Amino acid sequence: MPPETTEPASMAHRLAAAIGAACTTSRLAPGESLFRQGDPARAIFAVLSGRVSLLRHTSAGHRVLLHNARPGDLLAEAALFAEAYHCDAIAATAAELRVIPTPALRDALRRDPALAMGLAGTLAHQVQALRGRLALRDLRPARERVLAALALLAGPEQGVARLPGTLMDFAAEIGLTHEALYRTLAALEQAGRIARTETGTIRLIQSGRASPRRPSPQGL
Amino acid sequence: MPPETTEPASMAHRLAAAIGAACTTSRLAPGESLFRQGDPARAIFAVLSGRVSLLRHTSAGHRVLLHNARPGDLLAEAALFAEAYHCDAIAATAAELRVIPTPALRDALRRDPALAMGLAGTLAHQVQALRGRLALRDLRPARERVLAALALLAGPEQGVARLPGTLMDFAAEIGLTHEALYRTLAALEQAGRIARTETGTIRLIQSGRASPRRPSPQGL
DNA sequence: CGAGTGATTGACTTAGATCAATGACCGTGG
DNA sequence: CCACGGTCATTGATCTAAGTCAATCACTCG
Repeated sequence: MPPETTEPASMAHRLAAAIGAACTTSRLAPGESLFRQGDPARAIFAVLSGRVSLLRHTSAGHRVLLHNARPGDLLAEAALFAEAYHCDAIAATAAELRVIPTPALRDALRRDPALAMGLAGTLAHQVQALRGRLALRDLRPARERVLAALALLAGPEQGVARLPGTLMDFAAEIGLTHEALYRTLAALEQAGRIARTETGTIRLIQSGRASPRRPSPQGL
Repeated sequence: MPPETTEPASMAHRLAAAIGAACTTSRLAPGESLFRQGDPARAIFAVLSGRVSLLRHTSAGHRVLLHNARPGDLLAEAALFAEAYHCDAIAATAAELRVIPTPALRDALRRDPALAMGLAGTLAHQVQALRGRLALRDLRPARERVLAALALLAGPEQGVARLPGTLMDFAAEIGLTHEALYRTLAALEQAGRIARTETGTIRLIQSGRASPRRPSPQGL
C-alpha cells in the first residue's frame, strides 16, 4: 500500500468543495514550515498526505508538540477565528496539503449554515476525543492505560485494535516511553490479556469477566 | 463573594438568547444526575452555577472523569451532533443550568450562520486549549509542568497567576497529586522562581533570563 | 465546639523514565 | 547483490521523580 495517503475526511472535502476555485494545493519538503506562530492567519489546511507537526514554544523557550496532523486531518481550524496562528506548523515528512483561505471559507460558512454546522460537529467530536485522551492520561498504572487505549482503538465491539502508526507513536500518544509500552505489552501478553499476531494488530482478550470480588487470580 | 456564580460565557448567552422561549432552567442537587451515557441527546446545557462532572465508564468498569464543567461552560455540545450522550453528567455540587433543547438549537443555527460560526469558534478554541493541556502533561519533571501551567494562567504578560479553584483542583488539572504540587510549589518558592502572597495567587519571577548557552547557574 | 476540607510536610516505596545493548528489517547506493 | 546506516522492536539494569500513606495545622460551617 502507498505509505501515507488517505482521502481527506469528509469535512475537509466539504470545505474544499464549498470554496472551489479559491482552494489551492501546497507541497512541503520534510522540515519545511507551513506557518509560524504569530503569522497572520490567512488559511486553514487539510492534510492530503504526509504528516505535519504543530509546535508551540513556551515562554521558557521549550518546544512543545501540540499535534501531529495526518492525512484527512484539518489543520489550524482556529485560524478561522483568530488574527494569527498560535503555533508553528512544520512538515514532519514530505506532505501535501489543500490550502483553504480563511476569507473565502468564512464567506462559504456564512452562506451555507449546513456547512457551518458540519464544521461545528467535527470540532465537537474533536473536543470529545481530546477529553478522552486527556482522561486516559490519568489512568495508572501503565497496564490500565494501555488496556483502555487499546479498547478505545478496538471500538466498542471489543475485538482487535489496529494501531494507526508504530508502537513508538502509540507510546507517545498515550504518554509513555516506548520502553515502558513494550514492557507493558509483554506483561499483558504473558498475563493472557492480549495477543499479538501480525505487527500493528493486537487482540484484546476478556479477562474472564472482571468480577468485583476477587483480589487476584493466583499468588499475590 | 458568592461562592460559585458567574455570568455565562458569551456563547452560552448567545445560544440561549437565540432560542429564547424554548430554553428552560434546571436545578440539580449534589450527586444528582443530569443525563446518563446512552440517553437520547435532547438538549445541551450551560452551567450557570455549581459544578457538573462528566464521567465515562470504560469497558473495564472504571469510572473516568472527562471534564468538570464550571459556571459559564457549555455542556455536552457534542449532543447536537449525536443521537445519544456519550457520557454521564452528575452534579458535583448543587448546580443550576440552562437547558437548550437540541432541535430548537439546530433550527436556530441553521437560521443564523453567524451563530453557527460563533459556536464553531468556541469549539475551535476548546480544541486549542485541550491540545495545550494535553501537551502540558508531557512536560517533566513536575517543576517544568507547574511553571508552564502557571505561565499559561498568568497569560502572556507573564505576571501573576490567579488560580480559578483550589490547589487540589489545580493539581488534578495538571496531572499531579496535590502533595507533589505542594512540594513543587515550595521548591519553586525556595528557588525564588515564584512568590505567593494571598492564597490562590502566585507571582512568577523571571529566572534572570533563560539564556540558551549556560548549562547551570551554579554548582553541578 | 466538632466535623469536614484544604494546605502542608515527612517518610517510604515504586512505577516508570533513563541509559544501554541487541536483533530484525528496510531501503539505498556502490 | 551486499554492506551499511537508519528506524523499530525488545529486553536488561539502574535510578529517581513522584505516588502513597500518614500526621498536623488552619479554617470554615453548621
